[in-house]
Amino acid sequence: MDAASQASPIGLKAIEETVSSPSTKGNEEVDKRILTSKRQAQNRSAQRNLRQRKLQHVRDLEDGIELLHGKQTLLHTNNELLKLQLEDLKIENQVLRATIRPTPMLVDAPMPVCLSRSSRLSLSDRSGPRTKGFATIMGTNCCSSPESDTTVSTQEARIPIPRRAHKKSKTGCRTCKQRKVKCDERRPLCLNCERHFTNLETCDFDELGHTLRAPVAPTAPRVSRRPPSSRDPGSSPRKTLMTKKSTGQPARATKVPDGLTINAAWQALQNHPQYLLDRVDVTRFCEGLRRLAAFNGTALVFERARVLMLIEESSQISSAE
DNA sequence: CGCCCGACAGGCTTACATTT
DNA sequence: AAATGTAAGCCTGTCGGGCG
Repeated sequence: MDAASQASPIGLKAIEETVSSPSTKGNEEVDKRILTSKRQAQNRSAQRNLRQRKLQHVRDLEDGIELLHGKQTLLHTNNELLKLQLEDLKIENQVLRATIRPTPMLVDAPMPVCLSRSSRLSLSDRSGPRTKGFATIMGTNCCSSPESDTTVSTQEARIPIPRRAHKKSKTGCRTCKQRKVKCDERRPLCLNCERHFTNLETCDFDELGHTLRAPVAPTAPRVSRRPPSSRDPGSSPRKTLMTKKSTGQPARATKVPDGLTINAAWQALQNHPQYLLDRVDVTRFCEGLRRLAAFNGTALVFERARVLMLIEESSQISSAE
């Protein structure tokens, strides 16, 4: 077919030259052939384009799905972070309530649930920078660049898609077999026949099954000894690609050895000797902590060793400055 | 006239049963 | 397990017809 289409331009040229001579019966035929050939070429390219567009459309939709998956994951993670931040603020609030020195003005007055930053700073001279720094750990900064995180590798080079793997039907109707189209085996009327023959009520199913070969001695049903090969549907390149794309797992769980929760990490900081000597730059620590954060599927976790190392680093930088 | 679409035919690949 | 045979059905060019 390709050969024909490739050869057609040359053929056309030759034909056009002959057409310029006085019209005869033969020339009419040539004329007709030219039209047919042009029509064929037109149709061929139109159909090719159409199918290409169709394919592209499907790919675009698939890419869209993938992108949405990514965004969903990000939103989920952000939500978890906000929950943790809320928890942290609750704890902090409790700590402040517990440690606040009762003043005549506040003894009976109920503590507001949310203290403003300035009021909190005024409550405790130590909690100032620490509170501020910690509060920004899970602040909006950590989620500020969703695009960079969700960028899906849509720019991957498009490789030619191999022929789609398929499961063979065993009892398809005769019409489908004849038309060489996939039969959905629906009874009494398959989908293809329903579409094509509006007044048909039942398909012609071959009850003998798909094989016309002489049956072997009736024994127990054969179990295929064929091992799963690379040609099996489940392992076809396209299928693999699809399953890879749509794992359905919204957030990738990260395994963190000896993982600390956010509260534990905070505790670790508070118990650290450097911190007790007030040598830790809490803001730097918080920024570092953000980078260490890993999502284990349910909550954020931080590797203990790294957290400790981070405290050391933060204190070194702090003391150096 | 060009484009699009559905249907079709037939080549070709693949899945699967059977044999060696 | 490998080789072989065969049915299923994917893929693509072609055709007829509708539409702007």
